[in-house]
Parts: sequence; structure tokens; C-alpha cells
Amino acid sequence: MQVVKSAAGIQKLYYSIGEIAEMVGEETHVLRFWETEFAQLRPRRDRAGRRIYTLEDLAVVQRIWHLVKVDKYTLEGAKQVLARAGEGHDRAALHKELRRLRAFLQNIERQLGVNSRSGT
Amino acid sequence: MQVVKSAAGIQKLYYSIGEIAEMVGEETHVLRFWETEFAQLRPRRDRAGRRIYTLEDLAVVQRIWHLVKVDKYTLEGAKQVLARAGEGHDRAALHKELRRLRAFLQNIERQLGVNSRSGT
DNA sequence: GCGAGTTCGAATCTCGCCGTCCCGACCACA
DNA sequence: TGTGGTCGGGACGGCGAGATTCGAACTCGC
Repeated sequence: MQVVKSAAGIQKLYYSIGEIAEMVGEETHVLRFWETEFAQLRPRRDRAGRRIYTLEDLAVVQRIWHLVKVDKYTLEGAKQVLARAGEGHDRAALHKELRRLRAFLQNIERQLGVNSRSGT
Repeated sequence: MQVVKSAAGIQKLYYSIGEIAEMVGEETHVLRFWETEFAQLRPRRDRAGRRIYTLEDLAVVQRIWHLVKVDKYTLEGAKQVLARAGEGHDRAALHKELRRLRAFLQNIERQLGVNSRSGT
């Protein structure tokens, strides 16, 4: 707890590997290992070469943690998911995709309404 | 290819473990192993005690195969997914969930439209 | 009814993913 | 100046997910 002191309610800017490790309930060496595996996890360093994690970095760690420990993907599988999530940063494409999805859901809903038999 | 002979275009009723294995590109021993792991995969047996797979069994095998080999879940993860997929057969609940989802998507879309700055 | 092929279950073996452990060195700060 | 966190690297380890092996049973074409 040394990088940026936080007065009441003020968010810290950076966190050490030990703090992050504790937050997600893993050991520091696991975080270091994940760092060798996930291109998305590349915290900056301070002048002494030590990792400094932003809240964004924390989010990435938590994402990985969830994929691996809760969903139970292999690391390879988690990489795939993250890589895929990294796409689609185009706003127009997102819009389009959302519209498509909504139409799709609406369609399902319609079919559920009309077809009252539970055909196999 | 011995259980039920298929004339042109007629679907067979049952498939042997060897046939199923070939269809999904795995060895028979893998299917036997998966059977010990997945409660959903319990093909019936013929009088001699040999497995006979229906198309439904095939679908389960393919589902597992996709989860493990494409999505790259661990077996444990694939089990979770399958178990979860087994729930939610209630039509009303589905309706509700669909409506919730549509509203959710609509909301995202609205925010995308309004907020033109790429925050964070 | 014979040989070739498939399947059976159980036991044993293998391999590599995913960490663990250990190390000496560095750095901060009290 | 000593205590504690962090650094990277290399050796080590458990175990998840198959692979292999076995003798025995069954089926099929002939």
C-alpha cells in the first residue's frame, strides 16, 4: 500500500502485485505466470521495475480469474475468449450486431408464442 | 455398420461406438472415458452389452467435443455448461428471460447512441 | 465352426498444463 | 541496517485427460 495514499473514499491509482494477488485470491507467482500467457495482461512498471497495476489491469486479472476458475476454461480457452472480446471495438459494427441480436431474440420469442407444442 | 441397415436416405436408428468415434474424430476409448465423466452421455446397450448410440447420443457427444476441443473448456467446465443447459425448460421463464435480454440490449444500444465519446 | 474384426472393462502408463518452490539480488523505508 | 516486498529464472510437481494393454466375449461372412 505504498504507491498512492488514499484518503477516505479516494481511489488509488496503482496497486502492487501483492495487493492484486490478495484481491483475487491468488499468489503473486500465478499473476506473473499469467502475464507470460496473456498478452492482455501487461501492467506498467515503476522506476525500480516493479509492476504497477491500474484498475483496468485489475479488471483483466479478474476476467481471467473468472474464466479459468469459475467457467473452467483452460488457459488456452480463456485466451481465445479474451482475444475475441478484444474485437468489435467498432461502434457501427456493434450497433449492427446489437440490432441483429435483438431481432434474433424477438424471433425466438415469437416462435415460442405461436408454437405451443413442445415438439422435440 | 451392423445394427440397422439403411437403404438410400433412411436414417439408421443406432450407431456403434466405433462409428460415433469416427464421426467426431476421436478414439473409442475417449468416448468410454467421457462416459465415465458425463452423466448426460449414457448410451443404451444391446443384448451383448455393447453401446448403441442414437442420434441424440451423437448430439451429446458432439456437444462435449465442441466444448472441449473448440471452446477449450476443461472437462469440469464442460460438465458445468451441460448441466446448466439442462435447466430452463420452462416456457414462461424463457419468455421472461428473453424480454429481459432484449431490454438489456436495447439499453446498451441507447447508450452507444447517446454517448459518442469513447470513455475510459 | 473358423478366423477376422469389434467391443468389453479394468488396470496401468504417459504427457504436458498449470502452477510451485527456491534462489540470490534488488529496492524502499522505518 | 534490517525487514519485507518484489524481481526473474530454472527446477520441480500434481493431476487432468487421455493412451495403451490385456484377455475375454461377441458378430459376421463364409
